[in-house]
Amino acid sequence: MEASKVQRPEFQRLADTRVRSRLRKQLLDWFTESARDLPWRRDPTPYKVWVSEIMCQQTQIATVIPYFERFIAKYPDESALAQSDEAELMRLWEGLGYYRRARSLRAAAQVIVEEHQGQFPLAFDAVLALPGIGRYTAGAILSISQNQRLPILEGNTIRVFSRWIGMRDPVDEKATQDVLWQLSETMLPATKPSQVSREIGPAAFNQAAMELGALVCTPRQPKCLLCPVAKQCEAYRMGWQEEIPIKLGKTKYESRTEYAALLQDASKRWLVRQLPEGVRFAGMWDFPKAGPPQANSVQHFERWLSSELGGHVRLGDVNHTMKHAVTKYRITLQVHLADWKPEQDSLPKGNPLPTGWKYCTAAQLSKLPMSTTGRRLLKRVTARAD
DNA sequence: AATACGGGGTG
DNA sequence: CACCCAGTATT
Repeated sequence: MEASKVQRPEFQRLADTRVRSRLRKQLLDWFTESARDLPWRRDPTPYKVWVSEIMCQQTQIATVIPYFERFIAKYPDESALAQSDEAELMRLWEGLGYYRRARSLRAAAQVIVEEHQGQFPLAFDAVLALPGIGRYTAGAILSISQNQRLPILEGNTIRVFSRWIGMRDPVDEKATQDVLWQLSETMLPATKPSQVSREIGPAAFNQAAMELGALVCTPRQPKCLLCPVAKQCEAYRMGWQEEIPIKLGKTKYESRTEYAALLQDASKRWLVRQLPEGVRFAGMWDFPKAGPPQANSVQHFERWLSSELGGHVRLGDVNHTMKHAVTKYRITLQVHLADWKPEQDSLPKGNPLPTGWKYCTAAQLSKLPMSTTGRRLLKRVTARAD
């Protein structure tokens, strides 16, 4: 029997081709009934699937939907994206987080225009070579848009697949990931494009597996009684569904205090700068801000800002305190009103600011990308001014 | 292998 | 508050 040629014992009963086949059918029947109506599912071109996949990375679907609609309206194809103004693109992306995604997207569009004649490449290696696209995203784009038989593995499917086979090894280890990638591929329906439609091929299977993870096979309190494939699920059989996937690395959160200064010129414009490459929020605009190791205290911050600008900056008392989180950091931002007395010598005439710094009105800032916290701060201070 | 990268949703 | 989310790139 074909099933005796087991790929991997870790697959448990899914090593049997008939069991896999039954699971696939039940999953796909469920998906036909239960699939959400997501905007990128209506016309799954490589471009739209690509944009949706990048936006969805580490981001909940509900958050993405309005961003996706605005994005496609403004940048309908690779060429439009390649020619986009970076600040406008970042402004559109504002609030989604992981801003490098937006910059990589634009860079990749330029590669597509220059090296692929403006047509999204359909070869796995070419897709993988694009900036911002890793193994998951390359497989997702080509399986979903082209029905290519390519496996995927991300947050949902790590959980779904590891439960299916009752995986007790920590899923953050490479060996475990390898098993799950292999399972992901083994589970895919056969690829005979002439016979297999997008409805029951790899396109549907990959989306169905993720959809199951999002709607049924959830991180906590999975809805096993509603699960179309519970009968094939080892975790459910053993009662392990709450503990799988097992993770070793626990996030260590770190509290951190950062400082910001509100500094206006005679025309009440705000002192801001565009963050340089290589730092957090690169390319976005922000008020003067620093934290450890630049500024371990408000006195350090005052000194740091003085040396940045030249002359002497004097900070007032804390004017706002804002809490926000950036990855593992839990940041308390202390905002101070500030005065700046430039060195006389540094101002030959007019008021040339040091490189990188600029005064902007609130209206100008409304067109520039800022971090969510920066935008919230601006809203607060302008609301007060009214 | 470990870390950086955002911000919001959820129990 | 801790964990999670259609991950990737860098160290």
